[in-house]
Amino acid sequence: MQETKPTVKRSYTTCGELNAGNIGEQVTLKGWVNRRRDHGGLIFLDMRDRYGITQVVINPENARDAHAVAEGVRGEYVLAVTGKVGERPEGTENPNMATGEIELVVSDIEVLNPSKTPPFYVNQESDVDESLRLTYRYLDLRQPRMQRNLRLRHRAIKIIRDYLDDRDFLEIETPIMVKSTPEGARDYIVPSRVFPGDVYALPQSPQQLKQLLMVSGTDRYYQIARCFRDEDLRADRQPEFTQLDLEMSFVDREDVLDLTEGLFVKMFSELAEKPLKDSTFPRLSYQESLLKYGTDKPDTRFGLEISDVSEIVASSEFGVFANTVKSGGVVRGFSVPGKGDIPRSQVDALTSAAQGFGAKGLVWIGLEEGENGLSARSPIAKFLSDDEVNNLATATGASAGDLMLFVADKEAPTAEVLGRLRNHVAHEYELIDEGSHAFCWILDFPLFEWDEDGNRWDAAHHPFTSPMDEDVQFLDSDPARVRAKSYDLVLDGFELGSGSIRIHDRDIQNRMFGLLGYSDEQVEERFGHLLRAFEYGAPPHGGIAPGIDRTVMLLAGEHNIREVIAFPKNQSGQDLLMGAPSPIDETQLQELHLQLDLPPEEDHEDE
RNA sequence: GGAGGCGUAGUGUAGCGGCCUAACACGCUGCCCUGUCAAGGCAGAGAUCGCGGGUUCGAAUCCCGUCGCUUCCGCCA
Repeated sequence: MQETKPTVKRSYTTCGELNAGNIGEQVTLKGWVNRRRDHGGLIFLDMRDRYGITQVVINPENARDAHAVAEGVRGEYVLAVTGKVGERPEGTENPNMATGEIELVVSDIEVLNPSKTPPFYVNQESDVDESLRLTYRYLDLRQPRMQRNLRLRHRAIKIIRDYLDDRDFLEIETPIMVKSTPEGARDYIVPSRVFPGDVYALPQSPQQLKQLLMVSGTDRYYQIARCFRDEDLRADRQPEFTQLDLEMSFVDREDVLDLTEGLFVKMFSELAEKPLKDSTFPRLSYQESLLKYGTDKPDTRFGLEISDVSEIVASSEFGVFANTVKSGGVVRGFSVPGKGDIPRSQVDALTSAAQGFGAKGLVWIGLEEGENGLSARSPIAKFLSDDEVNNLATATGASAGDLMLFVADKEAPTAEVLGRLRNHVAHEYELIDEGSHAFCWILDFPLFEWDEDGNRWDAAHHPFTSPMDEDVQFLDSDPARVRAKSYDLVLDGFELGSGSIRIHDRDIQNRMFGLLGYSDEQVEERFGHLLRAFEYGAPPHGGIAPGIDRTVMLLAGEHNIREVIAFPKNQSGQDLLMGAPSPIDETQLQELHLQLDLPPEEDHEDE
């Protein structure tokens, strides 16, 4: 891969561009010493930069001064080496190197900067403790894999910009210091010096601002937007992260889905190493996804689809099944091909995994050829009739030699347990098709979800999400039944982003707030600015906000978004390179009218 | 806030009650070496085994606590 663009002119040569066509040219390479091989006479240096590695050879017989310099050179020294591009002697070509046909025969070396011995290898892949990598992130980023990730991220964002520019979108920046709206995630707070006691908040997303841009007539907006949420971290979650935030006017759901799908197909066809499983993204309703995959972010690269077998076992002699169904619960399960004869130890491991996911128990049934169709090898075999065994097999798509796994409980925990068990089994038995990427859309989310703790309805997406037209009639009578015009984009089991068509009707918006239990004062305080804007001619609008970090992570084949963020934070939210967060001066506190009220220091010596 | 995993020279690992006066590889330092590309050869330096306590005649090893990192749950409109 030639990364250097032909139009780029430099006064020196990069370490990735020389080949047999340059033999005889006088050039200067600038870069880092990747490796040094000192033969006493000849010294070989591998020079590395972002573009590649080029071998440099120093011969004491025709470059005495350069040789003396090269003797003192070590790894990661920054050099300017000048010489003539030479054909490598017969038999010493290196077919593993892009520049392996040639070498630079050095006449002069200038040490631009020496380097201490790095705390970990820059010149080879190794599994170094991540906090060390983060502390010396600049060295970590020097490695080819990380350079590749940074470049991939750049390319992905470039494709986004070109694609949206072609479609009349304007890239518009929104403020980083905004108003705190205490709901959803915890805000990061910036105290005001000028207004004692008042604060700005960092945006959790530019949600309200992009809607205001729609009211402004901007029509099509996007932004590579930094978002901030003060919540605990995960492998795919950082306290600050980047979204492709976009919003369009005069659109319905189909328009947003089409536009987004086109963008991701383009991005993945140009950048991904693996093909898309489906170039048209399959669509699942939320209900369907929960039933078949036990989650609203299914990994559709593998089967193991879940089936509801409640009816089959409703009158089973196996009490747990029958009683669960009788009391309004469900029995669901899936089959694992070819695993009908796994040893008891593995079955036990699956059971304890399921229990770890919250299951009360796990019923397993190994299927064998029997006299009347299939027969069951299972602790509960004696409770199951031949008919029941065969019907369960049919329902889960299982046949002889397969393993069936069932969970019985109330619907929500059953779905969750099976969803997580499905992922677990797929990993355990390597059933995931790692050779492709699988996108899908999840549609028809409920508009509300019941908040057990607060004993009230909560917006499933956010309070500006429009209900489905045909469900508006249930807003007051049966909120649980109201579906939203919202959608999630899912890739390989990761939620890449969600979006919705927004409410532009003031009456429906007011009813939403009423249902969510906001008082007029709260509505005015939190959303007054937005609602006032909606009174001046708000166009129907909607959008979506896919996460850039997760997208690039999956493009890069990484398992952690920190690998595609130049300067990420560790799991405690610390920046180990700069040392943030850090204490602040008394002077700064005074200027901000702040006093500290710190928790008591744990002092072991006092005890 | 909770649960699991990990913590041994600069890095990655081994050792998992006494053969440990802690091993190996790479890296590092010095010397030798003119065709290597994970160069090679020789010599050497480098570790209070995360920290604290306990059990034991004896602890890197077992137990408890604690700290750090990480994965997951809670949390993430």
